[in-house]
Amino acid sequence: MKDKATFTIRDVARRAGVSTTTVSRVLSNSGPVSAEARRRVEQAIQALSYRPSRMARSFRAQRSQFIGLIISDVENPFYTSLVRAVEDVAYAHEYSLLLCNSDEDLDKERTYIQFMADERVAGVIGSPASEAETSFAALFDARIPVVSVDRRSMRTPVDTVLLDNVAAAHSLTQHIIAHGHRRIAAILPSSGITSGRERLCGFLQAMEEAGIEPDTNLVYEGKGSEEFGRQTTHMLLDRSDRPTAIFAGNNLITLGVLRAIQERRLRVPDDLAVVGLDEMPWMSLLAPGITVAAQPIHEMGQLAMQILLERIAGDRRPPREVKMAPRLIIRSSVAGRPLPETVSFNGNNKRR
Amino acid sequence: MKDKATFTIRDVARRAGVSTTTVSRVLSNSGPVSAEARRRVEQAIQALSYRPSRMARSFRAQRSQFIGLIISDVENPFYTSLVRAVEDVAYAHEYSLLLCNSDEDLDKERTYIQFMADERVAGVIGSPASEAETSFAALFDARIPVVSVDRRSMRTPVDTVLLDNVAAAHSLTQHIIAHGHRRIAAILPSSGITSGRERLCGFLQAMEEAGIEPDTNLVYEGKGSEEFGRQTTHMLLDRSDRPTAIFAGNNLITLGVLRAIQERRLRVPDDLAVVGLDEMPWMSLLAPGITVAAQPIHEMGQLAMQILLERIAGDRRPPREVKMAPRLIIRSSVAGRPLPETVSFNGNNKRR
DNA sequence: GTGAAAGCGCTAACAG
DNA sequence: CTGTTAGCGCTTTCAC
Repeated sequence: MKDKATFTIRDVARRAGVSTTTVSRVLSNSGPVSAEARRRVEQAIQALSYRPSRMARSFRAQRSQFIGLIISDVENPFYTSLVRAVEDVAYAHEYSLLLCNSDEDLDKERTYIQFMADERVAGVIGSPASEAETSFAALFDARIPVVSVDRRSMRTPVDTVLLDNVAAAHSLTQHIIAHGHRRIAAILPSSGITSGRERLCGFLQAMEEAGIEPDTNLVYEGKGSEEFGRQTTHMLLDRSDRPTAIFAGNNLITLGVLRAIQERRLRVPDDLAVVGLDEMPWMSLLAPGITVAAQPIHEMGQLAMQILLERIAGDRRPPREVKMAPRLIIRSSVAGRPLPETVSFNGNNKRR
Repeated sequence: MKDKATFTIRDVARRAGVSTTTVSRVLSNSGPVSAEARRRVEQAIQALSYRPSRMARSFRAQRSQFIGLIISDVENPFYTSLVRAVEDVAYAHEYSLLLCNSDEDLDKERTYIQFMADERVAGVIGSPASEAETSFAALFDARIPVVSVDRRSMRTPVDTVLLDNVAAAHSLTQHIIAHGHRRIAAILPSSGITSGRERLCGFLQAMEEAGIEPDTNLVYEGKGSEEFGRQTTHMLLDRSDRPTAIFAGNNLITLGVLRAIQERRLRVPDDLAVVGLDEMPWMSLLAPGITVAAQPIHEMGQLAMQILLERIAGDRRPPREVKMAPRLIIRSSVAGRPLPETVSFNGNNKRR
């Protein structure tokens, strides 16, 4: 039993004195095999510690057992959790994960999408870098099912799992307004992606409902990175008419906002109120705690993977979209301002 | 140009009026091809938007273009960063990443190792769940190179990239001692893994150098999880002779320690000094800041992947081990203690 | 400079 | 119940 690098199904067949067909049958437990033959095959497998080549199997089946996961960055805790959730479901169904970071770069993303097609993966879960420009056509052509998470893809209709962004932004904004703030800034991810666009929408909607004319100088859209959040906050705080509250439109932006506040030695909520969209695991350690809308990330990842599994299994129904409800976690980053009921002069109106 | 699902090399050959051999030659840019033939092949490729099947290629080569990454959990920020670093280097060299979470479970880990072998991946980067028990033999037999990161694997000698754990724990402990603490607790990952064992060693060494007899009731080893850190801290703080300082042996444990401290409304460093091994991206936001020893995670991941690439390229030198230097980040979680030289009457003893 | 043919390891008709 | 055979898409001798 020297260690010949690897044994093949033929080695097993030879040793068991049967054909490869028979071996294949016992391996996949399909087709008829006599007890005797099975025994001998199993024994041969044992003896050689034979393991079928997954590569050959995939090749033969013209479909691999991989799920492609294309996200912007694993280091973003949101995606980290998403990856984990997807992975758990995937491995439970004998699929493994091919991980790609697009870094929000359309070229990179295109490359990876093409790569998944070239690889004939079983399915792809992706978070499109752009609502309008990302195209899953290459996968579509190769009949590889796709599920979009966190963001929509307009060019190719696919199953989509995302947060109810409007509701999340809306309730967060309402929360700020309820504490008497009127000069409220919003720092948001680009509206080229679903989350950015919808969160802006929810923000604006809440402002309007409260009869507050949003100051366009207080609304910023950008890369959705920590650095963007940080710089924008600094810019905002440099103004003579600074906002009294900031709505941070995603987890990284929130991080940047907090960083800037720290750099300026400002206190939350006394000097500035802050709310963020998306919770991060360590946030409860912060003092004061930051009020956020949390996303059910694990559920989203699991669901996305389950839908993908159904598609792989042949589900042909039209694509559906699932919107998950956010969960508001109220902490003390806005409480500072005492009054629920403020009088407001100037033409318009009461807070809600 | 209807969308036949996928074209093969034969379709291209037929359309270009050449043999598959020629097509293959222009694809891989090997062997002699006349300018004319090349032109026609390229044109056919274009026309059909043909893309070679990576599956077939891998199968033919009997080696895939995948790098297996077996870590305990992507959601642990340390591994998240490691994944990212490995991925960047991998993709730059046309490899993609197969991600597996072992959850520190030996069975799961064994399964994944076998899986990587079955998949004939090009190489594996892993962080062994156990120094003594994890075996890469299956990969060894399949001649698949392995690089171990963060932890050693004793059963199979492989290239290893890890932190100088002893130095890190030692300097952290020294830092605490320098501030006058003598009742110092250590909460560490299991000594079944390299990091746990070596960090304990560094801790003990520093204590000994300072002439402090470590109280064995203050040294705990366990799962290395946040929950372990949290519960152990509570237990420690329940004692009548509580420690005045805690050394948290990894990032999750640090998180747990801080959580427990928060739950008890204790103040750092006044009520308790804390140091942690391993930095996390958000730690600088904490007030007070926690003094930690940071690991050069990205460098570790990149290096591991580079070493792996050399092995894949055929490097046959004996396995080497690279130990990376930690970087001490001194913040204010220990500073509270004013004096390097405290008097201690031992019958009882004042708190800090 | 070019192509025919064999074969990577496996599975699935199909025939016995 | 079992084996023979063909072939998945690609690369690579080896002739020409």
